[in-house]
Amino acid sequence: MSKQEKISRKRQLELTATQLFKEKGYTASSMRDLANEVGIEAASLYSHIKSKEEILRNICFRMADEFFAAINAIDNEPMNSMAEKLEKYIVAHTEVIAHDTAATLVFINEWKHLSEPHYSNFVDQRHRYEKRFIEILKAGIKRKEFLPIDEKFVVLTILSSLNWIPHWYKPGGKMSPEEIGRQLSRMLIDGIKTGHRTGTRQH
Amino acid sequence: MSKQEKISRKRQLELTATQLFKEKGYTASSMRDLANEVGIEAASLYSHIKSKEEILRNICFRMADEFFAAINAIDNEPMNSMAEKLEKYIVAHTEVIAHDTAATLVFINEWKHLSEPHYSNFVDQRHRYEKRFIEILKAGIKRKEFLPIDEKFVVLTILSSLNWIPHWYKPGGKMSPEEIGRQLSRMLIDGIKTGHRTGTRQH
DNA sequence: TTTATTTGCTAACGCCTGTTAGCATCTTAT
DNA sequence: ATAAGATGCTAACAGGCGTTAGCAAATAAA
Repeated sequence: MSKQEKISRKRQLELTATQLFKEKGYTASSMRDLANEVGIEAASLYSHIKSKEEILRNICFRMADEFFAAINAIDNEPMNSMAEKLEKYIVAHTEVIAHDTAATLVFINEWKHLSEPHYSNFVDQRHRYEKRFIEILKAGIKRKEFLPIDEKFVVLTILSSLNWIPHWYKPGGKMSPEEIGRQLSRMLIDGIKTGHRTGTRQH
Repeated sequence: MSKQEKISRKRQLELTATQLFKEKGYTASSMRDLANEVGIEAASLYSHIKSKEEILRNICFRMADEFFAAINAIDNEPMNSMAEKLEKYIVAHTEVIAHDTAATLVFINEWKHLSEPHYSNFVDQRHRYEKRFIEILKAGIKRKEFLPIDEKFVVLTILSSLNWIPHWYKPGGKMSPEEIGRQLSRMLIDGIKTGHRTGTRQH
């Protein structure tokens, strides 16, 4: 086979493994499971990949790259308010998730099985990603756009809501990923209550 | 040893296993790991427990019971608004989480390794639990207390935020579990924005 | 003091794990 | 036509898995 087809074969392994890892978890998924799923022998997998962990590593870091790329693109756009920027971040994150919910779930649930130095690397990246959100919150609070609630608390709440999306999102549903992101950011930023505010609250 | 002491020995196993399952995941935690942690041989564990899965089962269903007990207690109290009831639910849920974050994480992450019929049983219970929240949302929307946003969407967002708490909560921090719950429900219900609402919404 | 129970041990079981070695076949490029 | 590479096979490895059998010592109840 040509080089291009080999890549697609390797990609097929990664896709199948993603599904497997998502359903049973990384540790409970065996190489024989994976081999079975693609119709070859377990030993034959090693013509295409170096190790089981290599697959996990590729999934995790490819997703990390996608999340970063999505919010990096936003930083170049002009922005009127921090609320607008936060919404764009949320929508971008949602779109990455919706684009591959299975890989996202593996990314979220299985990274702890990475070995060093990849483990620390991953933790670092996630920390930097969270910081990007925190900076927006801080700026918004400084501009009196947001209430002075602990930024880390808010960001973790936002990200946890986002990271639950792959559990229920189905492509082709009523809401597009963008609409989901918008709805979600409106809910988290504006709340779900009807009626007027009773003035500026402190937490 | 007396019967009372036996129970505490079994309890020690469960506590140690909880910590182990939380850190490495259920599948990646071996009985030899657990035995090592409590200072006995792996085979000796079976003088106290029937199987590895029994431990997981106990953790998962004990937590499920606690979550249900917490919101059941609330339904007997008089309630002025759905927002108030929702807040009490959220605070109650947060308090159960804070009481044992490790067990909560196992409850959230490892239930999929339960075998039938326990697996289906668990899924059913969780579904019933979510419904309790959905009913509050529905009632609140009917009373025009909440905006007419898809209830399932809102509930999943709330619960995902709650279920992320064990990842960062440390006992003895600045906020008590109750304060965390209050803060969280205020944020989710009222939003994080300063200032007054615009427009047509009434109450 | 006898009896029953609890708690632990060693040894072992059958099975599953990720991975390697060595070889065959089939496809593509020269 | 030939060489190179891709793809797959069988066989096997060393080690880990959950669990059981059978026995010994300690402890508690009678």
